[in-house]
Amino acid sequence: MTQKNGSVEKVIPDIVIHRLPVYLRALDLMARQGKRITSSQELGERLGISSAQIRKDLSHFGEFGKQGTGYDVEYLRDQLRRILKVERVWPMALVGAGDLGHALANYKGFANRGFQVAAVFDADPNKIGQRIGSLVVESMDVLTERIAEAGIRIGIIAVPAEAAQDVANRLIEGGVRAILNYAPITLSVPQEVRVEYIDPVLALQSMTYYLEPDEAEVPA
Amino acid sequence: MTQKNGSVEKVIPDIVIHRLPVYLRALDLMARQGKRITSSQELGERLGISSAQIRKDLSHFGEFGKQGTGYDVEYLRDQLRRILKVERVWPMALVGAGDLGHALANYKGFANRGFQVAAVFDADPNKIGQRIGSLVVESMDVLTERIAEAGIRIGIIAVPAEAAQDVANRLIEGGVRAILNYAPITLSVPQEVRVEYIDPVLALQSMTYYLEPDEAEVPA
DNA sequence: ACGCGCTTGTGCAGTATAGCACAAACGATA
DNA sequence: TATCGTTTGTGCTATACTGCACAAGCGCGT
Repeated sequence: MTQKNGSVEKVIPDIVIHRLPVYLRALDLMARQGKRITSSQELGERLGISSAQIRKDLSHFGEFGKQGTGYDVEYLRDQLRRILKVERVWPMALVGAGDLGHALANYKGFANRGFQVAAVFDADPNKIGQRIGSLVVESMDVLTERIAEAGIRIGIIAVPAEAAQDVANRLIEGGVRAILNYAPITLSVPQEVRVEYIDPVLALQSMTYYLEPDEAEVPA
Repeated sequence: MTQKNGSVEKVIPDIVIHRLPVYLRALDLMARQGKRITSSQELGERLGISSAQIRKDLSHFGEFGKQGTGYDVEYLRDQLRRILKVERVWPMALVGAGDLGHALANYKGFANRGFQVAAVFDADPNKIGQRIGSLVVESMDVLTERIAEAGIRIGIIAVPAEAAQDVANRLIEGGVRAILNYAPITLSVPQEVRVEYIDPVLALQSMTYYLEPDEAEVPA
């Protein structure tokens, strides 16, 4: 009733979507290694995921394998690229030209996986005009307008926590619909905007829970 | 029957453990803002998590709130620090002195959240001996021995994918039991070793799935 | 001292996720 | 062509996770 069209397109669980890039990364590697065929079992062993899980995840999108044989590595890779919409290259706006911003702007791993830093912004007048690779750092004041005219849909936030929400607001105003947030703070955004968080401290703290505290450490 | 001792200590779901640092981060912020009391509802609204979820997560570890009032911000923060074992400062070994390694070594956000980069290693002879802040880059050849003698339990991998598995093996041999891996590859480790992965491309690719590809992009 | 408004902690029910296990199908071999 | 070993895609079952809803408890105001 509340469906927009009659076809019953089942919504795919977000957790499945998050595993697809992991599969894609493994297939990329296999393809580079010259491997032509693989199986859900082999993939699963490499990734620490059950073979059934992998088959079921893929089955949401079609039938990509062949019984008795397995999957053609390049074909499945291309299908995943298509599903994830990374056969193209997405331009991204990077905000923050500190150490992290520099590392991201210079990162070689984006290009062949569907992404490209297309513009860099910073609030610090001393950093504006500075070159990072082939890019020039621009003022935060022109951020919204610049990304709107460039049609940029993805933003990366690499600024201190205090500035992050404001940056997010400006990105969204300029048309960004996906944000990768490195600032250690939960952002408030409209529901049509996706946010992924990267905070190394969160990752570390969830591991220390499991560590034996049997060594003497420097007290805080 | 298969329990080691008679007491029934229920295992806490890993997904719960992963939310605790998020709560801690929010409480840290509230404390800095001078807020003394909060509630599961307020916390939930800030974080986009249901209040029941937060209460149930916390209830695994004890009763920290007061009916009718809520939670004392500093008290709950301290309890979470204790649970996550971050009232101390954990020394970490950083491997890889490239752009990312530099950004991590200089990162100011570790210190007051329980972590500290205590040593930096790299394979490149040109980088060995180079200073990063107060640290000197050391050779990979001494990695295992150095971290063993320093009692370091946490390693950060910031090297190219090809080198990551070898680095992981050496870290583990030296006694590391928790690895934060920035290299875009799934590591193979013994089950007593924890690994958390940070790959911005994975995060980005799981968002592009949801983006409308209605703009013209540069073809790959 | 009592009642009211609020918030916690939790039993239970609902929903989501994972994994088993097998029919179907493919390629290789004879 | 028939048989065998293998691997997919999936119905079904089991497990895990989430959220509702409420009794119990706390503090404040009268």
